[in-house]
Amino acid sequence: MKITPTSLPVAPESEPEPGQSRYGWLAAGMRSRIVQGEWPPGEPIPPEALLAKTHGVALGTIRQALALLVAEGLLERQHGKGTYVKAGLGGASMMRFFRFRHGSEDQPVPQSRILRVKRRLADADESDALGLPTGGSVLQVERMRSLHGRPCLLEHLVLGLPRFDALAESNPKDWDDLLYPMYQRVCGVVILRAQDELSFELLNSADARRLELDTAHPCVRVQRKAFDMSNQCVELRTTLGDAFAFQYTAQVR
Amino acid sequence: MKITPTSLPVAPESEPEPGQSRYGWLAAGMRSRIVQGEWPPGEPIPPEALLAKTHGVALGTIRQALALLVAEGLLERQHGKGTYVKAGLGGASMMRFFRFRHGSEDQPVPQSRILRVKRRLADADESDALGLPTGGSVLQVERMRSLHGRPCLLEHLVLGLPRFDALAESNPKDWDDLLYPMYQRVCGVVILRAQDELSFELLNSADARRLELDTAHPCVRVQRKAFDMSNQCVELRTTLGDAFAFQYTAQVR
DNA sequence: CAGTGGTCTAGACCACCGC
DNA sequence: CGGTGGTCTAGACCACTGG
Repeated sequence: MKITPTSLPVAPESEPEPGQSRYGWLAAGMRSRIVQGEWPPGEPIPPEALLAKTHGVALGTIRQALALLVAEGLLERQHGKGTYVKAGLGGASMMRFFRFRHGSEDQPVPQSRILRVKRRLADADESDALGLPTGGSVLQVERMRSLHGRPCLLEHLVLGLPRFDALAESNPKDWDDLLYPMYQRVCGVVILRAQDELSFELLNSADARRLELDTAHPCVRVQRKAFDMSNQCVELRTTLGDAFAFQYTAQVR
Repeated sequence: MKITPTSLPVAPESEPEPGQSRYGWLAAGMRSRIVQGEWPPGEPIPPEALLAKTHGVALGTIRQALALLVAEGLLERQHGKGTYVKAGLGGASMMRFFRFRHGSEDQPVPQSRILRVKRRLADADESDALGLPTGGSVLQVERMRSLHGRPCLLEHLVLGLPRFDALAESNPKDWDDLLYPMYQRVCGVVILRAQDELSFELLNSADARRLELDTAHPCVRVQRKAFDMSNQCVELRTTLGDAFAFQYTAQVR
């Protein structure tokens, strides 16, 4: 007696879990293909019609799945052209919020110099934010970002360590100026969303010296949590910079 | 002699402009019914099936229109129950646009005192931003916002004038602490989105005096453009506040 | 022009809610 | 149970893009 008498070319393991909508299942599959790099960032994915046929599903269903991924920020659709994998939150697009009034130039990517890299145990707040087990460890990074040879931003990073091992074992001299694309290339971590908290304070003497500013100079502190595709926070970042060279834009809904 | 011999309850002027999708048109109509109060906040709107029938359109089309309004935050759908007009559209939910955090955790609504209201011609930038004809006029408002009797925010507003005539003719003494709900009630203007630009500077003596701070005290400047349902900018707002009492949270995508 | 996504239809069946 | 929104189908035609 045949248990599965179907002779149709059904893809293996293509059983939507009960309680899971079909388009949700399809979206999950495509999400995974994006994460695994099978559909690389910036490249178009197969057209709707093909996807519908290969998955044995109606057009509308595929479109619902695609709509999900568009809402998540993974895909971008262009009428008449195709559906493209988003190039992620590139470091450059994150930096668009900072503007430094040196000369009248338009925000080139600041150069980066790694000051310190250290492996250490995570404290309670970090374990909580990064979803690490108690006793988990992190990679702590300090770096200075400069424009035209002048220091402008002092950054302090904390990265969860099972995930960023590949980075921890590499040479900081080889790191890129833009970290987020490097996270993706080296560790397969795609940053899709971030939450910034801005506040204002006066520089202490140590930070002031490194930024070549006076002690008690006004500065901006941006505390960022960066999230990956599964909405897990994977990076804690604190950035200090001259308040008078600062500008920030935000959408409110 | 009857001019409209039709016996069907067809809505007048129901011609989707060319270049406008049908569901976009339907959404506009329903949006207007919400704004006009025909579908009051917190109440359910007619079921999809009925809407589809009365508009002589397929179910899927109505659903697309509803999805638009849900995305705009005007509607809320509940499986098995109905589709509801979001409550608090005219309430404290507008506080989500108020992004400052002052020291303590909670966020009471600051009291508002109108300092000055003036009708004047718009300059070039304002005409451009607010979509006014050349030579158009605006309503300029200055107000102080206070928490627990202490001045904390100095605001400077510019409102396009054909649109806000009703406000211009009312008594500023009667204005609410929260302006956006009042815009809706008095002028039928619903603010759905805003864009903030933050920068830091030092207070001039006049502003410092009004904020009860020292001249050259560090302060934050938030320049906001607020947009209505048709994505037209209808308010320009500049807010000044003590930098040390400042905190701001933003999502980055 | 061919290929893509965008709109729209007219149904069907399922899942949830409250009575 | 009846009524609601949620999912899905199998088409059709339109609008945009590029060669």
